[in-house]
Amino acid sequence: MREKDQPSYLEPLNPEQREAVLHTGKPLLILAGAGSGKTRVITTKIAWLIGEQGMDPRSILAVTFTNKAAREMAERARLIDARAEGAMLRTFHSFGAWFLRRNGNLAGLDSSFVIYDDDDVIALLSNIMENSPKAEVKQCAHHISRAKDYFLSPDDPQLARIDSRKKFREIYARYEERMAQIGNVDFGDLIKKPVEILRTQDEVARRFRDRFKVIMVDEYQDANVAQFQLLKELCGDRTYVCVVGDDDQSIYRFRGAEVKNILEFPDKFIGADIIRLERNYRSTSPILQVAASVVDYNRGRLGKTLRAEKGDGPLPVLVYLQNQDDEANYCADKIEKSVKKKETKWSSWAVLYRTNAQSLGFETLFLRRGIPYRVVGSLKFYEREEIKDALALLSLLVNPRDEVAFRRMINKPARGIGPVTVDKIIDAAENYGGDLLEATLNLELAKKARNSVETFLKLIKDGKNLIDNISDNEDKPAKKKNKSVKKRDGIIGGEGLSVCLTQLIVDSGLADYHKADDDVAGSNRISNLQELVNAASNYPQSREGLLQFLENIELDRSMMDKQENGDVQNAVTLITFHNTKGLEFKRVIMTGMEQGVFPREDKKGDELEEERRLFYVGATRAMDELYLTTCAQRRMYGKIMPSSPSMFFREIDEDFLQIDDRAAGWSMPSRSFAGRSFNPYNFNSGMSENNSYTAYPGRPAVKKSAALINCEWQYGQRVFHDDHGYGAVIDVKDSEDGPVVRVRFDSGKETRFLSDYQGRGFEKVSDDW
DNA sequence: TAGTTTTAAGTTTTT
DNA sequence: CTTAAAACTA
Repeated sequence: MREKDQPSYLEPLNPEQREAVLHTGKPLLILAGAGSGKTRVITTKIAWLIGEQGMDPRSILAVTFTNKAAREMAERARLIDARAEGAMLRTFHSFGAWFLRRNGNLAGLDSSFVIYDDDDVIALLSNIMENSPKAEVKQCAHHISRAKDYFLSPDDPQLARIDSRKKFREIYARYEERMAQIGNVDFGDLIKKPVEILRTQDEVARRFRDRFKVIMVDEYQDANVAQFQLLKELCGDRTYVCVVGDDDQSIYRFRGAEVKNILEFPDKFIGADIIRLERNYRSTSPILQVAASVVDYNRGRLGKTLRAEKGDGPLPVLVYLQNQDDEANYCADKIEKSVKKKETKWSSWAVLYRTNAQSLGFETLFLRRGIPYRVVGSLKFYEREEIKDALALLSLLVNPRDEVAFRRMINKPARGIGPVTVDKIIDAAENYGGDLLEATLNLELAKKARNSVETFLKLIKDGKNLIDNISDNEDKPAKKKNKSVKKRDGIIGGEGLSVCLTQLIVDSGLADYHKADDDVAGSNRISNLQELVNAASNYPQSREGLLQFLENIELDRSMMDKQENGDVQNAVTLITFHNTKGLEFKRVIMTGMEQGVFPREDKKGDELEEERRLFYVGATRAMDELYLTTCAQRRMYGKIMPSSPSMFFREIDEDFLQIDDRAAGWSMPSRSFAGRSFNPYNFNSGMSENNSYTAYPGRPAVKKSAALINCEWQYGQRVFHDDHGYGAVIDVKDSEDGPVVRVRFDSGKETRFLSDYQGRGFEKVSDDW
């Protein structure tokens, strides 16, 4: 079958990969296991379509979920064929933003909209829901965002699936109304609005279907319903669709990802072919074995077997430790030793954790011990007060209707403008097309308030003039004085947009305001602002530059990632499990492998399955060595709590792991272990009774029978019994009569049932959705 | 009103 | 332990 005139870049591909690259004509689903070379397939396919099929690069659209993935894809495709530069490689959201900047006017959206992040949404909602506690506001925000993930509008009957209160429907409707008045969008709108436009504007739909002849989607398992709709709308009869995904790596259910999308792809795209990539080139076989053991416990999966092309290697190591300080020290020791011995470099290592909060301990210790590291994707920078302040000022330059930004900055630093005045302005804005600045300008105010307000208006006007390149006192455009790098109040302005930003920060008084905090609290607010200014200098000082800057900040939170200690190129990676998707490291340490932390204690049913997939994702990042650490106690809210090893260890055959017991500083008086002192399957007997996952003292891992795996009763399933009330399945075991289900009821009582007992006063209760 | 002190509450995961 | 909300004082 091999033809002589095939391009050389096809040669390194295995038969399945090659088949996927050369496939044409019908929709294609590529089921690509971890490390099976899917990025290579996509990038090669792009090059092949351009080079061999004569496809115009501009007619190719490839969508990913993260900017990192999009960038990597673009880079690798370009390496194969430089013409790939012209293809559109974007995240779903950045594609949506691009679409809306051009076509949003058809949905009443001005092209200079700003994207609201979750905090902005909450701020807006708390104005709508005036007297509600913050927690309720947050929940509504969450539900609204979820609704948009599922493409549900306020009037959709299906909305009840998310939040059945009529109150929610009203709030959602009012939120949409306010958002339309303001003229901004939230994350969900970036997907939902384009679909609405494509559905109602035939001419636009035709244009897009005509332009994109090939559409590829990476990480398809993480697409939500709205994103699926978008894909559908973009596809015409002749569009070639190719999606790549792995149901075992679906880890974004909580934000609306539908594994169903991948399971049902062949139904939704009729005649689709499926190609499986099951050869793993990344990890050694013991690593894959451990990863697969856990995810095998899931029921709702297509099922696949990864083969390790790399072959054998050292067993993953399970490390039992005393507490999180020991954990950090263990990591530091392990990493440092390997680098000192010249086995590897810092950058071969990654430390994984479940929650961002866990990074702190590693950061402080690594800093002290001089281990270079970088933290990936912690959002903290943008959550900082001073950063949000500066960004709010910038937003107002572009959109004078931005209520959230206006409320935030009109009286900051304090200018004597209270909530009463602010509300008055906002009410009055209705008469000025929502323009808050115009309203402020024209509204009658007390003398004191008027003075304060004028300073603010002047500030914004000066900023706008810089952006629009208008000189204040002359009629001709101001000439650029880019080289003037002057320092004002500790902020050094540079080129481009940073000139404007510096002026805003200084003239608004923000610089002084935050400087004061630095002085008393020893914070780094000025230097954070400086960093923002530095980032801004890469953008032109124009409306477009400013919009681009704001958009990138909202959509690409990794933009401001900085190395915390040492050199970026060669540093240990500190990262959440979620953020590791698509990455690989020679050596990986999965930390905090404790019940309640990972999996989180409230996980059950489908959500527990998602935790297993997250475990799978984390473990399959490792190429050569994998370590898993678990602590006997962990500090939470400043209190020391006992903890027990993750239930995942019970799902792994004992022989698949090597136990490292040297690291534990064994001086814990209150604990005693039966048998081997470091048996990982010995669970902390001191666990509190209120944790329903913990009643497994000393039970070894057992291989599950087929009957058990297929049993409709699974760990964590909520049940109801006529006599005993509500409860949860806490164990399923084999017996001669079939699987036996053990249930612990909320009353504390435990009972066992044969699994076919259902229908006799014993029934499943669905998880609240 | 602004700025302080006291008290309560809370930690997923992300575009 | 850290942060946000509530309560309090000048």
